[in-house]
Amino acid sequence: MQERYDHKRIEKKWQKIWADEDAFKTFDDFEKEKYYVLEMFPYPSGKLHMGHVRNYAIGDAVARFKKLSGFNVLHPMGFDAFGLPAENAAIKNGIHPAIWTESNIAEMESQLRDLGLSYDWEREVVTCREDYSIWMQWLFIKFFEKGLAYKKDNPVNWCPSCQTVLANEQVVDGHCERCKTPVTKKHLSQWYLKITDYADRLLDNLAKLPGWPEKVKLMQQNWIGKSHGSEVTFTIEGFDKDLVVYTTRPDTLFGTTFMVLAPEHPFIEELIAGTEYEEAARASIAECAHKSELERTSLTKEKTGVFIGKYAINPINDKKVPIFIADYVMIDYGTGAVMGVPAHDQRDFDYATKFGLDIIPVVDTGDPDIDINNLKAATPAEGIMVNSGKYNGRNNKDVIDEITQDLADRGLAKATTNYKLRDWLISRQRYWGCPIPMIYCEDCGWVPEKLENLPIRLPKDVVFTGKGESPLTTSKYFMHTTCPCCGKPATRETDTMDTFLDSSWYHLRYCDPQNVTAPFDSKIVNYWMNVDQYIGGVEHAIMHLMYARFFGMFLYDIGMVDYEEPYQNLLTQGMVIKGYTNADGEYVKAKMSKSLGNVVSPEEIMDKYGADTARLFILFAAPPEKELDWSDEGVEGSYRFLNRVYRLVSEYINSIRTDEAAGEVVIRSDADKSLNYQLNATIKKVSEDAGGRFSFNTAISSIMELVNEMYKYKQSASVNQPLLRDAIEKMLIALNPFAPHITEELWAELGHEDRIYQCSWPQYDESALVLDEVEIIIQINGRLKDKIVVPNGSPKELIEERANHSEKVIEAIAGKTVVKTIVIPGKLVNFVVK
RNA sequence: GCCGGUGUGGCGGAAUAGGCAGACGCACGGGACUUAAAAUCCCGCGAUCCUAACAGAUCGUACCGGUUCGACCCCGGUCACCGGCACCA
Repeated sequence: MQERYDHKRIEKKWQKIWADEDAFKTFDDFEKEKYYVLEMFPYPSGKLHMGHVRNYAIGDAVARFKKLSGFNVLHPMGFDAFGLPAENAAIKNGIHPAIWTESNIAEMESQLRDLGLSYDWEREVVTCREDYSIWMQWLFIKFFEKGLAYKKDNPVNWCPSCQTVLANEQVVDGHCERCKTPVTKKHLSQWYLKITDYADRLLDNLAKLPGWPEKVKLMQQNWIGKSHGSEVTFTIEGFDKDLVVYTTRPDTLFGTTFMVLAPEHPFIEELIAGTEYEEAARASIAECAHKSELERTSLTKEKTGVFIGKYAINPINDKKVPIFIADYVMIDYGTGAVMGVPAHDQRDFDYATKFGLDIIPVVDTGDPDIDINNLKAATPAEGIMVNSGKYNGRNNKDVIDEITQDLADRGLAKATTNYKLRDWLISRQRYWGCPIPMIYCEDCGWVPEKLENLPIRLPKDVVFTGKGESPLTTSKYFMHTTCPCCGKPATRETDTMDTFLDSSWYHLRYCDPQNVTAPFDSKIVNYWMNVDQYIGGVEHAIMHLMYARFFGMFLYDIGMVDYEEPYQNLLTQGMVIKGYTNADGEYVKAKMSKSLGNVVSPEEIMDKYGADTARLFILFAAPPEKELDWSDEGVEGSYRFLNRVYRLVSEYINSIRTDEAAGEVVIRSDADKSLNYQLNATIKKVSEDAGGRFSFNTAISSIMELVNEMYKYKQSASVNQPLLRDAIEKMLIALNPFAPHITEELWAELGHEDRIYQCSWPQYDESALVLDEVEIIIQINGRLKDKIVVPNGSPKELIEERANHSEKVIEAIAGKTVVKTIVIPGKLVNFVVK
């Protein structure tokens, strides 16, 4: 055995052995209990960063632990390989996106192998390859067939300088990500998926996900934004159509002093045509339309708008109120019209103040600091009704339903529900994405491509200018085709799909990755799904995790899978941060980023210390869901520990690699007993920490304690060889999920023919954890005063008796009265004295 | 503005069920080994006071208060920082 811990040699050696032995190949063994652990697959940007390493170190610890614990573990990896950076590289450097992407994938695969992660590489899924995109297109057609995919004209983000459409992700603080020009709106016809049909299920099912962080569930809940309210019908003086508003506060109807329409409201044209207000109104609407994204979302939120010369009649009291147009009202939420109640809504208050409109309080909060007849701001939610006719004097909460009902009886209101969630816009005017398999025919409209013609392939003869429409429009061959329905000449959709579609079902393809007749076989998927443990960054809390849930429900509805929720348990890992000195000379901590210069590359760490050290440090330094504060000294510490483990084995290799040492363990001395206790306590703790709450930091610290104990044990009079060997072996298995290479190496050095990955997780011996004597703490008034040792299982009376004899206790209670004595066997005695 | 989270030594963190606060690691200090250094091994390491020393005392988990024999943990309030959403009626 080499004396020095040579991480490079050992890690290379074992990575080769695992590959040669197909160590992590997974079989669809339906008889065995399965465990599916999944890490969010990466975008192939070029190289792994520490965030990736953390993600996969956590996932691999779980996978290896579950495999050792006897589960049939599915632990796959792949690449979310469509996306904008590849196309930008093409525009900038003239490299085809496919070539750029595949070369990045090759690089990252090699880095993943260097980390020694236990993936079944035969199940690799790469979303840009045809064997995946064919089924992506197939699934899109399913959505279309079920009426869940539709095309609609809608405003999109437009960069006037690049002359192109931008995805929301490409709009940074209202500016174009590339040229920094303020982004405006433009109308384009776009494909949508009807995720809003699933709003209630997406919301209600959150309750069925106890294994998800509360935080993520709340974020999704807020994003869906379900609210209960009423639609109330106002009439417009001298106009034959009714104006419907949505409100969550029908109790404030009597406080309505104006009405506001969104600039896009369909009534506006008729209301202003030919009036003296027409010109001003048109100017205001045009201004809104030309407002940049930046101005619209600006922090000042200065209210603008105009009076249009018309009045609405409030159905509750027949009062006439002026109608305005203002862009603080959104056309796509509620009805695009809002009743202005300045006394009880801050935005309405701001508007009324600016335009000199009446402010009528209708709910008196009873707060003596607020003069309701001279409000300085809108008042909060609860109080007694005033200025509200027959409802006066009652609590406002109690009249909400009644007012709606009273109006409903006259056909002027109805209770409704609204959502913030919008349908999912999936069209991207991009080349490097999955083609949308739809064809437009003058006669038949939008029809899906025939299944036998899938996949639609991305053409090679395209020009990447970064301008105008989708690059697919520049292909000579792509656009023109024939209608699958009637055979007439027709044109293909040239937009591609949002890459979030690809990542909404990849976990299913891993289950059956080589299927050539379907996206997956339901029987196989139903065995492996759902994902028992999903691990990734919290930045995907809303979009990816909501879209994947939506896909899950859709596939359930069309009978392809027998579950609704894809991810049973979710772990959102924290960021990797590192301290640096900022421009002001302060030492601060922030997420690793090139611009701050606080990046540590995984390659550099793996070269210097090896994958085992990198993984061990990452798992040890912080609990997985918290931020990880990178520390170069901390990495040294983890490396030192692995060296300590290596030396422990190498020092004893000759004495414990014998038949005698491999024999039965007999506990002889107190030192033996103590080591055996520590060993079993460690196994118990690691089993619970690694298996239950993923608290790898404490699991590793307990292994460190055990190793410290073994070093102390070496100094005891007579070393019990079988015991030491047993302890070393179990320690190696327990450490294996966190540092797989070194533990396999030492296992082999001990003379084993098998591998740790083939072993079973060690069981702990309860009887070894039962101590002969236990320490009891003695408190006076809850403060520690003394400790005594009593036989394990001593009754209360004996413990109290012994505690009474403690010299320190006698001294402390001298001259005082013991009012009460609390005895908790095995733990403590507390004397309450006065 | 709305919603959520966090606050423990010089640092990362531990205390899983209300019962010894600070496990484990880092940094630092001392010692052993060495011609020397590195590596390694051993010891110490919250603050203040006291003692020649051993020992001991008091305070201490952001701040103020409460419940309890006993609170980092539960309850009420305050402050700070971080994250998400945001003109959603």
